[in-house]
Amino acid sequence: MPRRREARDKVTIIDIADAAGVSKSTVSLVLTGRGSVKSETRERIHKAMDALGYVYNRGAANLRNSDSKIVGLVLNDLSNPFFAEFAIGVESVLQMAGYVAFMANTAESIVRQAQVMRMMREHGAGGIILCPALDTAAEELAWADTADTPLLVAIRRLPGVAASTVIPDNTAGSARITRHLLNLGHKRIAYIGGMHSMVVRQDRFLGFSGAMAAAGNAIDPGLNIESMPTRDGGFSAMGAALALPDRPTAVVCYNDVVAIGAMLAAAKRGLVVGRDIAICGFDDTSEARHVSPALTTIAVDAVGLGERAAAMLLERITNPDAPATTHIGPADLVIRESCGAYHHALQAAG
Amino acid sequence: MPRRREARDKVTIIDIADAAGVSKSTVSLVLTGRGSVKSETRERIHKAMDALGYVYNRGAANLRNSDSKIVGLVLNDLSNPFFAEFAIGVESVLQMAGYVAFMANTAESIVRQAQVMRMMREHGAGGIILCPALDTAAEELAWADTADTPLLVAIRRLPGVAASTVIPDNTAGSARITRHLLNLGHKRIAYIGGMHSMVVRQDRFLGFSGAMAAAGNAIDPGLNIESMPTRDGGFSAMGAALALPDRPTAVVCYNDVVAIGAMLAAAKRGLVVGRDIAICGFDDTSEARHVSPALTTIAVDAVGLGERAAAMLLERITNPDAPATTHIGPADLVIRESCGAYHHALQAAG
DNA sequence: TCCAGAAAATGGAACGTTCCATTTATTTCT
DNA sequence: AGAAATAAATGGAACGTTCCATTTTCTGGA
Repeated sequence: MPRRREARDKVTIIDIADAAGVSKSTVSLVLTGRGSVKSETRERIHKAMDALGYVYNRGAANLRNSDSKIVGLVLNDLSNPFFAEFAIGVESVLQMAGYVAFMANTAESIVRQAQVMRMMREHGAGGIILCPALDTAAEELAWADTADTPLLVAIRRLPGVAASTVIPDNTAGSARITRHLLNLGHKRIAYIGGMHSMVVRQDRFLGFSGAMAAAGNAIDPGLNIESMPTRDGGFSAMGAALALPDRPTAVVCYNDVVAIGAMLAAAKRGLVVGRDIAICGFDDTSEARHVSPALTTIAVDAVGLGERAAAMLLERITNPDAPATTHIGPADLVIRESCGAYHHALQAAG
Repeated sequence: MPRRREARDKVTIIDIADAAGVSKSTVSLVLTGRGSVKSETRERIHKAMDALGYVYNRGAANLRNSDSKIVGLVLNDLSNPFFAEFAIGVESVLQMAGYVAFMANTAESIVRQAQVMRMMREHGAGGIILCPALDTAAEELAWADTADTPLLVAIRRLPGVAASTVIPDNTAGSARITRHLLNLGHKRIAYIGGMHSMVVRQDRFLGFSGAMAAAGNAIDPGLNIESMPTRDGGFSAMGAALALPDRPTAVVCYNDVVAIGAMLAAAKRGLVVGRDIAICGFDDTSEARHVSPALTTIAVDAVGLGERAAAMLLERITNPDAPATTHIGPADLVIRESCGAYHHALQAAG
């Protein structure tokens, strides 16, 4: 098997210079487009480059001028479509700006998170976008204070960290969907899913309780049920809610995946979701649309948040002395079938 | 606002050396763990490192020894959960091996793909895993022949490219699910979704037609319907199939997302999927489980494929003269509700 | 106590770029 | 044609590390 593998050692700027009969400085000039070189020479150099299969060595270049055009993106859970969409948003604006993203998945492990962020900094990332793993401590991110690698925290805010932040309006969104249920006539409403140590849950619960209070509705502490923010978590939390002597007529869930688990639990007990009980989610992942009945939820525009995060980080990279800022994105109600708004409308009309 | 930002310029190995009262060579020794240094000195050096907030400069190091511990991962469609899962698999084995992934999403754009791969090579990626965008030409990947950056092509094979390959067994999987329909008594079976220019569709269609032929079943060319491999594509292709004078009783879809579109189209015409018509998919994405009725499909273990791809690439990086190899992963039938196997069983029993 | 050998530490060249200070070539003006 | 001005090209130091060849320091045995 005659495997062609001629140019074993990598070809450098100097090889190009020799081939084109100029000095390495001239080659550098055309590479960076900085000086002025005769177009004829430039052409000769380009020809030499692809004749020899030259590939630019950014590592070497960065050694001198250190603007690496790379940005780290650290995600806590890539298997959640929400974060995949967020990543797409980030990626698209980075790519547009000539940056490339170093992307990593921590799977909610803070040790992996630490490893990965170190690696990124070692590789010269110009900035890092972090969707923090559960239980990330502010101290772990202390380097962001001092270092010249700007940090942007996204989706889960991190109190006590000197970093720009991009999150959806969890509180307003949650209040909005709660009011929706209230308007449909519900009074006994449960809040399920998520652990109380999670800031995101705190924010969302705040919206829930605020809306309840504003409507003069008491919250039964027994209807505030924690669980892992997963489908299984939603399933068991809903089971607990339904086992109550005085069961709720509606439940607002921490997020879509919890809501889907909750729907399964309700269906298992013979309840028709959207008629016998109202269930709603948060995030508007694509699953929310496909599940049956389709899930009423809060849309937070994951892609848009990603784009915004990237833009804000880029801004801080080019202008390192700008202060850290916070962006809070919209959270809009999308009404589908799982809360029975349609049923309700029919009934009101008839 | 008193923003602390003392050590503006980055601290180097030499600063550490000074602080610890040794030479830079000694610091390098402890960094790489290569030579033998007194544990007392090592400790002193470590202390100096985190006192000064040192971060290792891999770019500089690679300049000398060029094993960069970075691998590129180029995905054609991150919004498809299948690829997100694949990425998770890749990432996990890379991370285990001390590598970090440079991940990028091409969104099926071959120009973005070219850009991104160039960037990765410029940044010194030791190898690249590519899930090629639609219409990727073999010539674009010519560098893989010559260069010292091994390439691994995944999910969509690329005829004529000198690269290792990891794909699921599309043909066998497709044959398997077709036989399932045949066993349920279907004879008029359509194949819908995907464009005929896609190798993956060719492979899957081959399995379909093989199984049909083996059962002595003719394929009506009118029942081979192309579409974009998206939900909308599936929707319209199914619409076309159902508009036929002699409509099929079962349809095998290019993949899950096409199948979900097809289910929507069938439901819209008042057909109950799984009773009036059988529909099946390919991939076993998480949506397949959640959709209603749950989708019968072919599971290809995206995470496993990713792990395998990463392992194979790593193998080629450490052993560059090993020949390119191909791995074909399993494709297993998972029976749910959308093909009416349950109905069928009841009927047979009763 | 001295020496051999091992252990520990060091200096300096190299890696592939950039960029400053120069030199060399080309144009323009009188 | 010659000088002045501009354009084009160059040499070499620097960036932060590694690693080879050395030198220095330590250890234990006679």
